[in-house]
Amino acid sequence: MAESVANGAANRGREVVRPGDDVDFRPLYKQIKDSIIQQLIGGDWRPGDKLPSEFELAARYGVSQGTVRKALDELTVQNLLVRQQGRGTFVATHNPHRALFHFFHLIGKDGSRQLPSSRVLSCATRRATREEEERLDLRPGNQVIQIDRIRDIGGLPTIVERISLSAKKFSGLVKISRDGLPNTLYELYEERYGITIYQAEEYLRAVAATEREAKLLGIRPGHPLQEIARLAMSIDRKPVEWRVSRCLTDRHHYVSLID
Amino acid sequence: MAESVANGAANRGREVVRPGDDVDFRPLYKQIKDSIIQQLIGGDWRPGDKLPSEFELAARYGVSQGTVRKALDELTVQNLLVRQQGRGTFVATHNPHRALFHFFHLIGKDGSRQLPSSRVLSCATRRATREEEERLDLRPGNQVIQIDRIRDIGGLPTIVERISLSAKKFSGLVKISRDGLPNTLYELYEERYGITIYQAEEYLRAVAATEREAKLLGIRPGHPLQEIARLAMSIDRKPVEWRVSRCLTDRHHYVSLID
DNA sequence: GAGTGGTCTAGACCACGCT
DNA sequence: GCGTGGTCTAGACCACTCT
Repeated sequence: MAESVANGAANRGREVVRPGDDVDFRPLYKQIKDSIIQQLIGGDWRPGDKLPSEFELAARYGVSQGTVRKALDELTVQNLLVRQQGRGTFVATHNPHRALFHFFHLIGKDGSRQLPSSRVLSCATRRATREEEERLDLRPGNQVIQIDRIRDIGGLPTIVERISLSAKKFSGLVKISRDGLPNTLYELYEERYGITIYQAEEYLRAVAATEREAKLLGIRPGHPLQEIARLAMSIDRKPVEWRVSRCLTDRHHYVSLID
Repeated sequence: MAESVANGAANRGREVVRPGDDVDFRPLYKQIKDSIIQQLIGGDWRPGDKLPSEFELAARYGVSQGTVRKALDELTVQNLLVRQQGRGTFVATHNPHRALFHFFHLIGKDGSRQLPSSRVLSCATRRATREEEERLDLRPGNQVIQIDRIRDIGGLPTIVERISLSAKKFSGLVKISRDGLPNTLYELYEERYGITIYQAEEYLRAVAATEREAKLLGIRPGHPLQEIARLAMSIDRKPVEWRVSRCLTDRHHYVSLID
């Protein structure tokens, strides 16, 4: 099994550079990490897939098991992989638990955690705004898919949300949406489009509710709302989704853990 | 140097439990980690101190260097230690850079990062409220020190802040405050009271400015403000500071990085 | 040059999941 | 029982800092 077969994994594997090449030398485990990330980006391994065992990878890359382990450990810390003793190492997948604890930060004042349900108000294609072009790294004139929805927590309307996606990347989504969109869109991105959301940046500020938002949320215009603008990115750090949520924080608050 | 001398470090070190004791066995590196954390909590090693070398620690604990290394690596990831090749391993300290990038999350709309300056409005002792008792884990009737201040970014008043501290833990602070409080309080807690802020939870919501806040920030009452309530904790995860900041987010927003 | 952390190896044994 | 990841060891060599 140690031969340099001509598949992507093994080829990239044998590119590891040993010291003595001196300039630009990176530790072996970092090179292996990069190589694995490239294979995740390239789709050689998809969410849920089982990776080769540590010994198998060590043989492919021509290093010791400990070196592979260090690479895998760091990738596990970064939530790219999941390791299970006795079973193996797997590519991380999106699931409701991760959606709730990793990507959804509104919790009840009493500490209760609950994913909101969603009602889609509209889903259509239109020309991108300047802001969307910048956020999503689109060319002028490109199209976006805009999803408007309202989200309920505990049966009460709490969030008004607008989601923007590159129409090119997500072609066919408007049609799909006619049969209903799932509550957790990131699973859809992963399964239907092979795009895994891996990290995000959220920008928060306080705003006053517009007429439309007030009507949808059953409050008065001008009522303070928590705006959460999120740029979600894939493994290769390319922007995928721009989402602006305006949340009623009378019964909930946004939680951020430092350290 | 391998003898079991009777100082705290070595004693605790020799408590490591090997397998065979079976029940409740924890990996050696975890036990070493715990032991080091206990010594940080106990003040045996204080911020800025240099730890013994890996070999020295390995000898004290009676394990191999690699096992100590794994403990130190994890503590470094947790920001408790800082390692420098060629110099040694040090207990992490609070510094302006950490204050700005780790604990302060308001950034300009243009992406600029800047620590606000502070003007203390008042600093006095009073009886704790019910909320403070709960947050700071105080007994009924305990006293708190309340610091009110206003913080400017780019010369413009942006944040109205109220800080509550246990009067018992921070005795003498009111007197110190007469000579002026530093802008970054966490350095003060560390240097004068030996209390290191290690982690925090922030709760965010949108609120309407009160009369008082409006006057201080030069806005109209009812204007939406970003409330950031922070519970800051020491290494032993005991609550230390309760801080409620109300921020004008017309020129700034709060940033949260996911992953 | 001495001392420190950073990387890498080779091999041992254990704990767990599967079948 | 076999294959997997998890822990631990002992020792090698490198890179960096300080003196």
